[in-house]
Order: sequence, then structure tokens, then C-alpha cells
Amino acid sequence: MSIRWPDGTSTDIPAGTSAGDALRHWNAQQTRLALAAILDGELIDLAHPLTHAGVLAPLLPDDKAGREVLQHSAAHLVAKAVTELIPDALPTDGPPTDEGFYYDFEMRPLTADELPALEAKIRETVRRKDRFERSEISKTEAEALFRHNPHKLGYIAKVPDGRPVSIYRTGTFTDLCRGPHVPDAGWLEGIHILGFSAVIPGTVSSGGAFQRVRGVAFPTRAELETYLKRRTEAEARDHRILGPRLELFTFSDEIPGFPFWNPKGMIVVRELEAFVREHLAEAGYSEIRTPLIYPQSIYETSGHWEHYRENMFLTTVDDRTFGLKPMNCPGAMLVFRSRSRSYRELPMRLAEFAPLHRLEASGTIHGLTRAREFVQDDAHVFVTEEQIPAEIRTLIEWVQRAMGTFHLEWTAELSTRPAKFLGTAETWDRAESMLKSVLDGAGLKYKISPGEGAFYGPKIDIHIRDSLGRSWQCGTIQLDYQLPDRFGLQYQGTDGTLHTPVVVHRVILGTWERFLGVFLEHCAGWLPPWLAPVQVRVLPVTERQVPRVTELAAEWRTAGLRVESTDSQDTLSKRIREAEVAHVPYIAVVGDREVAAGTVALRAHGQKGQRSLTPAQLVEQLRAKVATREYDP
RNA sequence: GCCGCGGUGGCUCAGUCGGUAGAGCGGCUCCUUGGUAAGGAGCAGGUCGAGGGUUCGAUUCCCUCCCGCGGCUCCA
Repeated sequence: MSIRWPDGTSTDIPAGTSAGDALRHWNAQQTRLALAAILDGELIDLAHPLTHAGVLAPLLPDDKAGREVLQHSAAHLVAKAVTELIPDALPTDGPPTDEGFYYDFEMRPLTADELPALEAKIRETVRRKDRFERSEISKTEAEALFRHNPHKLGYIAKVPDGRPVSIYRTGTFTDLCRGPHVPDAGWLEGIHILGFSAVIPGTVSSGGAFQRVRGVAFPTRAELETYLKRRTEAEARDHRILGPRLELFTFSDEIPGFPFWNPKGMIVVRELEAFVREHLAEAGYSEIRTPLIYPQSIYETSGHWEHYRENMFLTTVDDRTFGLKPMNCPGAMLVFRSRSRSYRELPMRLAEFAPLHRLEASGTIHGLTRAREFVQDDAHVFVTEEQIPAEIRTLIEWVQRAMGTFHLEWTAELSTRPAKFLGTAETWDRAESMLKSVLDGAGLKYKISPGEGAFYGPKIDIHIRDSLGRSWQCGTIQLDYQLPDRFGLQYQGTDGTLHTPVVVHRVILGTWERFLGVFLEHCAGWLPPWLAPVQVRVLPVTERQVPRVTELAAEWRTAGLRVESTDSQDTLSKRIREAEVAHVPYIAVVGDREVAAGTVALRAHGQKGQRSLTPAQLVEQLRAKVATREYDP
């Protein structure tokens, strides 16, 4: 029978030849690393016997599907080790993930001292190169085989009657599995357990928490080492370490989740605010300031009392219950409602940068990226339905521009109508297709999350990733058809009758806190000159130049630069090092030569060597970079 | 909130098989006047996360709580 290869050629192969042998026959060199095969678009094991003509291609570890086969095979080894060590453990599911893989078990909690034994078991299987052996059995046979495991029985029940069920045996361990898998455990030399934790059961319900063992796998030990090294380097960028070290912010054990912005961090926040405010002015926004605390009645109107109460900081005064606002919406609604409005005022764009408080669950707090108090670059835009597309388009452009300024990679996600929603399905459909067409029009690739929309309207979320690849939601653009109605907002239209506006809730950067947390990791603490709390540090070579340095520092400060100077107690090298460790982008050195020439020797981060320039040139160049918000010094 | 792990000067860490603690960096003072990532010396700084229990005696063992870290859930 004739097998066609990816290069377009074909070969006559005897029926019954395994996919692996066939591939080797075609091109032993190119298929050396193949861990599975693709037959007519379908993934198969290398051991799979070919029974009919078709197109056959190798599946390599670098392919997305190949990577998943590798990770998923690794998950089987973990399940094998766990069940050998703890026979009561019931394997549930073990899929590949973005980073690696995990396997969930219904079992008593694992402890850290069991980890070495687990790892030893896995290494043993790898060393023995246990084969992944596939077989197909009937549903009835499968039900008998997995009779002790309700989770597996659940999966079997979903298979249509009459269809065979495939199982994979690896040594003593047998798992229900679609496959394919790598040929044997020897392919998983670079397998590594990342950790374990309790997880809350998802679709399979059984009461208590499951145990999840997470890991990552590579074909070789060397690739694992590279990965672990990269991970260690990424950990060194952790904003929770960098922030306090650079004196940007701190936390106190007395009040977890509440950032303390130190003087240097406050400069960064103010610059971010200035960046956002500059655009607000261009885009026709006005800024408001409304109370931080509201009585229960307001939250009953807004719906927060019903939907968000357990996440709010509440207090009682004179027998009335008040809550710190978790969102800015109520204030904006009340400003809109404070007098009658005309269609001529729409779109009405009200921005507010107020501290918000959310009582986040204790286990979820995470430095700046998940705090209990934060400030959003928030605004509420009151529009007519016809005005929505143009407004959203402007916002998307804004996101693109802002993310470009910070050199951040980002992804967009469209969340659609949830099971429980307010309003009519037609309104939702219209809003969703409108958001889609704006995203398409902007040429953006985006993910659709069905049913993930807020109960009051669909939304577009903007995600960015931290140094360890964790994804954080920053910007969000949400359509709201409910809040204006709940607050009884109205405007007089051209027809002279009263209409209810639609509200667009929108943040671009998200919050100063989360955005800066992620961005600090992105730039490894080397903030661009326009954000750097100290832009220049001036160092005298010896005591003799101290007066000149003092003079320069004053001059530059007057010119609007953020400058620090040092005396000459330590050696020059030592002071250069201190400035580098403090992540100051520009270091200006002044010795006798510079005093005589009326120059400074400038060392800029990321550039080799120094260059000589006059103080006026430095001011001019740095101002230009700040004005255009250039990323690199 | 759930599971696991951790908490020793500002930071990074050593140590005590139960007899109340050390280093380096940082800080301060002095010496050094040095040309692009650590010059030298001295000094100060710790109720060993908090509370309770066991003990003649607890930083060390046990319990509870607090905080942190990883993950889950939720979210900007």
C-alpha cells in the first residue's frame, strides 16, 4: 500500500508495518526525534500498524501536539508512581498544560517528605524504559477494569456504546487514555515534579479536595537543566523582591495585601498617572472624585450587595452599614444622575483614580499583582448604543499604544453571555457581535471565552504575563446595560423623550499596582528613563569635584531631571556598582578632566562604555527621551 | 478560604541531637582621594514570627494563631 510523506513523495509499504518503522524507512535522520506520528491528520503511536494507504508525518517534540504528547506521557509516569506508592490514590485526569502537565488524584494529602520517593519511582521507570502499550477493549471490559475508580467510570460512561475504549499500560500501571504516547518511558529523561497542592474538584464531584501533582517534561536531562536555569533567573525578577530592594514599595505583616508606596515608588505611580491623564485629556475625558465609602442602600441599587458583599470591607456606624467601594461605578452613576442630561453630552466620559478595597481571599494575595487595595485607571463612558463601536475602537487603539510604550506582549479575550445573565438574549447577541467586529477590524487575534462574561454584559479583557509566565488580567472593556437602568439614568434624546444610556466600564493599564508588578518583572527592575525614580546619579571621582557635582545636581534638578549625587567616601568602582544595583539608568562621573573640559562622563544602562558630553546636552537628550517616553536609556 | 512547605539582625543565610545565637552584605564612625560593578578598620544592631504547653531550663519538642511561598478557586 502507498504511504505519502510530508515532502510529497510516496513509498510502497507492506501492510502491518508500524508507523515508526515506516517513518524510519522514509527518512531516518528527520524522524529520529519523532515521538509519535500523524496519519491522515490523526495522532497515532509509533507502534501503530499501518493498515491502509494514507499520508504519514512524524510528530516531533517541538510541535505543539508533540509537546503535549510528551507532557501527557509524563503525567502517566506520575500517576504510575503515585499509585505504586499510595495504592488508595484514585487517578482522575492528567492533561498537558501551558507550562507542563499535572495529574489529579482523589486521595489523602501528600506531604513533602513523600516527594523523594515519588521522584525515585519515576526515575526508575524512566531508566527501565517501560513501554507505553496500547490496547483496545470493550466498554464492559473497561468498566470491569476500572470498577474501583468512579472518575474513570465517569469518563467511560461518556464513550458512545459499541465504541471500543483505549487503554495504555506502562509497567504495572494501566490508564484509560486516548493517546498517543511516546514509545517508552526512556523518552522522558527530563521529567521533573514542580510541586503538588490541593485543588477544588471541577466537573467530577466527590466532596473533598483533590491532590494535584504538577510537573514538566523534556526529552533530555540537558533540556530540563536549561529550563530550570531559566526559571531560577525568572524568579530573580520577582517584583516582590525587586520592589522593596529598589525602595519602590513595601508590605507590612500587620496588614497583608496593602501596598505601602515608598517615595521612589510614588514617583513611578505619579508618572504612570501622568501618562494616562495625558491621554484622557486628548480623548475627551473628565475626571471626578467621589466618596470611598457608601451605605448599603447604594450597593443594593448597584447590585454589589447581592453579588459582591463577601468581597467587601464593611463597617457599621450609627446602626447603618457602610462598605468601602470595591469599584468606582456607583460614584460615576451618581454624578451622571446629579442633574438631567442631554444626548448632546454623550459620550460622557468620567474617569476616576480612587483607591479601591476588595477583601481578597487570604491565599490569593500576591504582592502587587493581587492586593486588597489598589487604584485603577478607571473610567465610565455613558453612550448611546450607536456610539458603542467607535468608543470601543478608540479604546482598543489606546490599549495597543499603551502596551507598545511598555514593550509588553498582551492577549485579548472576549467573554460572552454567561448562563445567568440580565437583559435580553438579543441585546447580548448584538453587543457580542459588535465587540467581535471591532476586534476583527483592529486585526487582533483574540480568544473567546464562552459564558465568561459579567452578568450585566460582555467584555474584552487584556492579559499580560509575569516573569514566570503567569497570566494577569489588566485592562478590561465591559459593556453594561444594567447599571444605568438600576440607577435610573436617563438622557433626553433628539426626539425629546427620555432614554437610558449604556455604560462602558473600562480600564487600560488595569491598576497601578498590578500593572507595575508585572512591568517590573518584564523590565527586570530597569524602568525606562521616564519612569525611573532616579534618572541620573552624579559621582565625583575625588573630593575635589564634590562642589562641581553639587552644582550639577542642582542645575539638573531645576531642569526637571530626577538626580541623586554621592560624596566620595567609597571608591569610584564601588559607587558605580551601587548605582547599577540601584538600577539608575544614567551614571554621570565628574573628575578633574571633566571639570576642566566642562563635561561629564556618562554611562547609560544597556550601552557599552561611556561618552563625554556637556551638562546641557545631557539635559536635552534625557528630556527628549522622557517626552517621547522611550523605552531604552 | 483549601492542600503542602517555610519564618534566626534591614537583606542573604549558618547554628543550637533542649543550656537564651554567628557570618557576609547593608548601616554608622574613622582611615584611604580612588577613573567606571565590592579599598581597609572599628562599632551598633537579634524578646530566633506571636501566644500557650511539656521541661529545672525552649530559638530548638508539641499545640494554636499570624505572616510568607507554590498551587487551586476567584479576580484588576
